[in-house]
Amino acid sequence: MPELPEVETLRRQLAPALRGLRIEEAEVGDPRFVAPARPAEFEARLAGRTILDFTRRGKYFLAQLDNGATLVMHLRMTGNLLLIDEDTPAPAHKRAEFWLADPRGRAAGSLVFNDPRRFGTAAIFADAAELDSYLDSRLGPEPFGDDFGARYLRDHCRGRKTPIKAVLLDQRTVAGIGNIYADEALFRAEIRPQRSAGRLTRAEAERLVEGVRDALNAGIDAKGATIDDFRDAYGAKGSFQDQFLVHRREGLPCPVCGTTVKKIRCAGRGTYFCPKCQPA
DNA sequence: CGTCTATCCTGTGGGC
DNA sequence: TGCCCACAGGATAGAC
Repeated sequence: MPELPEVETLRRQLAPALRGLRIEEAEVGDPRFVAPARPAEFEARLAGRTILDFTRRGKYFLAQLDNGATLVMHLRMTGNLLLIDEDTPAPAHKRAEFWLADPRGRAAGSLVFNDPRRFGTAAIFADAAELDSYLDSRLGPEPFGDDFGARYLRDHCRGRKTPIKAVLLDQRTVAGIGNIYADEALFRAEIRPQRSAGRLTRAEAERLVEGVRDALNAGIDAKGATIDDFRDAYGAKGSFQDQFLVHRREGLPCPVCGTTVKKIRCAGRGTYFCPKCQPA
């Protein structure tokens, strides 16, 4: 599932490739992709626009356009962004395609949004104020930013009985964590996923902030995790799935102590942990 | 407000 | 061998 490291892997490839290119034509094949906008209106707003920059906030991609508008895209479960050239056939589950041209007007391939399960979304925001109000109402701080730390996390969790894993999965706590990196971060922090968020000690909050950052950095270094769908912008798989410490490792030995990794259901998600390293 | 559940969607894999 | 059904989960709407 694409989480911050997978989105960041794509962003690092797409930003230099897309910067300065013009969207000659946008084609929305699946109306759900842009809902509630209408495909024709969406396409018209992008045609002829130049991409100034391609950035990320949480798991959202932000394509900044030359008229002050921003194209926002989210991969959700199985979405993917692929760069292809003119004679490469479009992938099987194409939802939208953006044909690109360089500043001299020469064709420069296309950017394809592929998404078997059709959960992925896109929207256009006319200006920075509109964009910021959308993102800020949904997302907490970036995990590598100064405003995410142990103090913030403890304040955020104070008085809450919800499992700490549910709090990590909530994008308003910290932006970009999903099911894989929540499990990996909690293991690194030696905290059981079901622990009541409000009962975290100061030391645990500090370990968790480090665990989140370490897990995300390891994922970025490995160019993301490919469990089934994720591919980078050129179709290559990530390798972080080969370094999972507990996630998807039910019945296998804990890499630290050898105890058998357990699987439970927590926050409505398949959850993996080491019963010994992550005490109740 | 906080918390939990259902919903969207389809490819995959386990069980019979 | 083939069929059916449960399962996977990011974000959000709605229930309580």
